[in-house]
Amino acid sequence: MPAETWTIAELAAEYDVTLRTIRFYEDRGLLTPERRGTVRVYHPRDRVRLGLILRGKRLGFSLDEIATIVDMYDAEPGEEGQLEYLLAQITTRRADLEQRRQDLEQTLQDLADVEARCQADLKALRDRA
Amino acid sequence: MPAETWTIAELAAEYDVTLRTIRFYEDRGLLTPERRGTVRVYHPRDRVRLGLILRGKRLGFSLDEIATIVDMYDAEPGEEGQLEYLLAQITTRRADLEQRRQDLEQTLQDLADVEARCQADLKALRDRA
DNA sequence: CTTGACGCTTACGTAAACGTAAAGCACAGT
DNA sequence: ACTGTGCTTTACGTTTACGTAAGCGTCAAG
Repeated sequence: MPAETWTIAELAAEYDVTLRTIRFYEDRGLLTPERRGTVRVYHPRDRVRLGLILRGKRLGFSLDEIATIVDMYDAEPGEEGQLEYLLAQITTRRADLEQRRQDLEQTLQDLADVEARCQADLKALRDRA
Repeated sequence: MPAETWTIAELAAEYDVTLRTIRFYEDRGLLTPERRGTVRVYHPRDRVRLGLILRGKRLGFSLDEIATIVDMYDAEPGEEGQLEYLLAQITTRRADLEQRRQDLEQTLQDLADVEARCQADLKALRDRA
């Protein structure tokens, strides 16, 4: 099995980001594509990581935060201390995400309220006509 | 009834932001406190808005996006076109938030997976000892 | 009366996350 | 041999969201 690879332009097109962005992520240590000569070659691992990075962005995390998150995903088993550190990180991240979920649901609720008020105003306006 | 008010320092302390931040939000049109002479006086409305702004920030929205969101909350009833515009805005916002929720839940799931793997590795390490 | 404490404006500085040339190599087609 | 297409690096520019003085007004306490 050949194990598919991608060029930087392919990944950029697939995820709808610029080449500059992908290179920037590499600069920040978020991606580490293979080099064939000077050219970047992206493996499935890199592709997955890019997806995770962009998801993190959509959630409003900074690249630094995203770095620690993404690195958790493909951390080697390692020693006991390392594993416990990772578990602690996970707990922190989860707390963060739970907070965001709270905010998110509250906002959705508020939006529903505004919408209801809007509908009511609209109905009142039309009934009067 | 006196209708409570706050100073900029009080709000800053309550929400744990700097005075600079609050003034900056005013500069961007997100807050419009009363002025007594040169001094800013914040009313309940301003306080609520600040809360909404910060919640928006926690969700990763830009201040521009937050502005449109927050302004929806205390929009006047207005005319029909205005109301329909607002409803359209709400639909857009909701789609955005739903996307975020997807991302969020997927991330929480991934985190749970990593945690399980971690726990397993840890157990294997200890059983071997 | 002067010294804080608190507030104000003006304005330059900064970090993050890219955008945008500029200049060059490498290979493919005509 | 030339042109184009795609990739590369280097480096300065830009926007957002503030930080950080600098310098001034004001009111209450010592």
